Amino acid sequence: MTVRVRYGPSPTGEPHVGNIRTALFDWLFARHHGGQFLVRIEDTDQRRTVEGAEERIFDALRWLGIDWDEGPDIGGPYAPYRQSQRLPLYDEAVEKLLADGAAYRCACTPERLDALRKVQQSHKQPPGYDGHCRSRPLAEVEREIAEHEGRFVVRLRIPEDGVTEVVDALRGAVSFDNALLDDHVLRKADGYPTYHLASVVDDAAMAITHVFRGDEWLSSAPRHLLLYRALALEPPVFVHLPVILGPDKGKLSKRHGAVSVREYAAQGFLPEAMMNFLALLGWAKDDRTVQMSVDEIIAAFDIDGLGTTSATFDLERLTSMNGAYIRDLSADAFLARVGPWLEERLPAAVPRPVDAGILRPVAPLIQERVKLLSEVVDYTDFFFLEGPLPYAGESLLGKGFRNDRSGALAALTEVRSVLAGVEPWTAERIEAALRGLADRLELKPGVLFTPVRIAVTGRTVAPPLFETIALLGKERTLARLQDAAERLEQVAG
RNA sequence: GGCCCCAUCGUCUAGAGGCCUAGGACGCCAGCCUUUCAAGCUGGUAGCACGGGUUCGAAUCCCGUUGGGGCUACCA
Repeated sequence: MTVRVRYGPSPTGEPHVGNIRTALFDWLFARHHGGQFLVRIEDTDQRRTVEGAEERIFDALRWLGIDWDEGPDIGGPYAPYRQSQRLPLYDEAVEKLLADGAAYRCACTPERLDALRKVQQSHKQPPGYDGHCRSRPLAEVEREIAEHEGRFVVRLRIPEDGVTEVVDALRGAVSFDNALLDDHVLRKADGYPTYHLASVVDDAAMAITHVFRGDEWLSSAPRHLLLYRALALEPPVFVHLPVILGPDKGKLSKRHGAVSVREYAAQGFLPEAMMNFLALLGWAKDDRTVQMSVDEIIAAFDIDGLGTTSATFDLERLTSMNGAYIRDLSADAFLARVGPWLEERLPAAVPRPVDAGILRPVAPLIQERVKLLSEVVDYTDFFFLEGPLPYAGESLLGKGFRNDRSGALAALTEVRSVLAGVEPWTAERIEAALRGLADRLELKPGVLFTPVRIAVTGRTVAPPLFETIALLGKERTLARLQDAAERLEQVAG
């Protein structure tokens, strides 16, 4: 039997990392088993459906490198792949259930239900539908439905006693007492199915073999199982995944930083790093493997590697992995990835299009320093800028020259004249010249190099100095040293 | 409140009765390297929630306690 797995997002907003992680597991499982992975849009709540959310879900999947074999955008043998377009199928199931007496129409109004809930709460009774319409005479229910302009819901008739046993692939058999389950709604008054009905009908219709979903569904799994039975359908294998928690052990939310995949992309995370990180949130290949290519993950991924405990989203670990992925990029790939960031974030004064290629000589030096692609801009903007750099003159008086303006000025002037004589203009020659100068001035190299770095890059943190100066060229370097000296003159000494 | 799930270093995890004086990774600390920042290398810190059983032997099995999470909607 071919493995068929589905990802069923609700188009209600920006795709959440927890949600996308489920999609990733779906996809990895399907790919590992050579099966099919499909996307099915679960838009059964008209009020919550958000315009454009569907496309954002696709974007998030594509960004991560997840592809699908069937879906609303590409069709497939089980089309349509949007639940709002499959209403007749749910109606058909409802008619069958009604005819069999496995379900019943309910005329109770939301107001009555609210009141019921309040009473139950005040009496410390377990909340839930009281079965008001379950046993009333049909004629009476129908008359009431007519009074409500034909509005009614359909509820599943849950057995009054007995136990329903759900088998979860991760936890084994879990038993639920039927008496504690209420007759939940299958079809709402607006004619749309609830998740319970739609997912059961569609998973069966689409020949889904394995259902991966969040832990929060485990409690309703017995309802689904009962529905499968009532419909005489074969249930899939259920895999309830532990949720992803925020750093405070609560639900992952905006308070903890980014929760949508798009935001991570916008911060300079690499999709392959994100995928690796997400895969490791609740799954492990063995006791030591951390960094894996997509193919390696697919080859190793299976249910037996999944855990049962909820994992905390650790941004530091993600960031560290991202740095490792960036360092592993080839020089060309790094340059190609960095291009768009320079284009977008470099000051407007830099002419476009930006040529990331001019970074080529120093790219490896930068590559091993950044953990996010976005950081590249801070490490390289001075290569692209012409004219005075944006920094404060006071910063030239670092720890070495604190309260010693004339010392710093003298040093910079010396540096300038020494560098003026360097020929050829190579990192090696520049280094020799500057080290020789530090010696002559009886300054520790770090003391001399710090103001030079700021003068030349405008920053206290920068790529290695000599290579930087070499790439900058003699003319620009000398001009910047000159500019730094002038700024020092103006600093109150 | 009721029902259900979960419980190994701060974090992600390995561990399916003896291989565990519990392994790896991130983080953190120290050292080396060093022009800043990284990277790299070396070493270190830190954990089986608690209490009972079962067993010759338990992180691993059972029960309880505690803690965390979920569900309890005409949302998914």
